[in-house]
Amino acid sequence: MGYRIGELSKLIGVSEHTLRYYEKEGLVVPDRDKNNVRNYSEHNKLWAEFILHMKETGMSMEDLKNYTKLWESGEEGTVAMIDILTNHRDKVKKQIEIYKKNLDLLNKKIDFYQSSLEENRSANLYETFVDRKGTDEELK
Amino acid sequence: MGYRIGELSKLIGVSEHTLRYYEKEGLVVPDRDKNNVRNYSEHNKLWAEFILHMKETGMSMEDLKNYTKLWESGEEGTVAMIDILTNHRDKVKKQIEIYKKNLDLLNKKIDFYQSSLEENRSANLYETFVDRKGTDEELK
DNA sequence: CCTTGACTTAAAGTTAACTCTAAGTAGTAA
DNA sequence: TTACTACTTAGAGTTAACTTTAAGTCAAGG
Repeated sequence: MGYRIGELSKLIGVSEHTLRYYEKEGLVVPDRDKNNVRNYSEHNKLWAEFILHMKETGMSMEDLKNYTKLWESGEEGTVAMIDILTNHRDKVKKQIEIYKKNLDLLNKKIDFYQSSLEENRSANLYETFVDRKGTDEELK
Repeated sequence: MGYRIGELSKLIGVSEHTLRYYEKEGLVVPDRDKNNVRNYSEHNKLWAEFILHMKETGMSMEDLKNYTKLWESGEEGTVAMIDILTNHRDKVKKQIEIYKKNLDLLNKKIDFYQSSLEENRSANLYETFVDRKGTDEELK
């Protein structure tokens, strides 16, 4: 039961190097088997996945380390855990607003340049038409 | 007319160092006055602000450099500019989805730990009540 | 027996985007 | 005159989060 480092690495999509690095930093510390081989439990896997989700929204290693320590400390860490989570939630909310605002900006820019392309295309068609008229003779 | 580096720095919230760095990278290149002092035009300011907005959503210096060069090349760069913008827009859209997904996750976690706190508080109140009973005599 | 996958430590390298330092010069405003 | 703001080059330093390298050892499966 449990996963070896290579398995988990493939399952969750991070390198073995990174898993060892996370272990060194205290984020995901698996048990070892009799040969000292890392044995990642289901909990280890879930925890690693949670960490990756938090990283997707830019939570720092620092916060993740603190959070993990608090979790390990048991109930007495709960308030501080909630604190980290709510702080991060606020950041994520703000980020979403910023991203949305700039998505609008991008859409406007894209529209603008696409319209300018179309105007040019019309202009070019017109010019082509004019040119054709001028060189029409050759096409007869 | 125009802004000196210190003014613009304050107006748009980036350091003078950074403005000089952006100039070196070809992103925002102001004219100079007779004493070789940078004179940022209104256009320079708008361009800088646009760059900062794009950076807010993680556009790389690389893309911003290319984009700026294309803009400077005039109409012939328009198609490639649209390409950069639409690529980036897709990235931004994906990021928003990821952020939203993880905002949900954060909310669930926070709810979970808050409930666990409340359960504990109830439990503690009960224990307190029991304790009181035991030590009630002293209060008479 | 050989290959595969795992293990170790310690340290160096990578990347992006700044950020700062040094060491000096120069114009402008009070 | 003093203070302020700006200028220059060139290169070193910073930060986060990996990522890689070296140089080896070890155990199981086919």
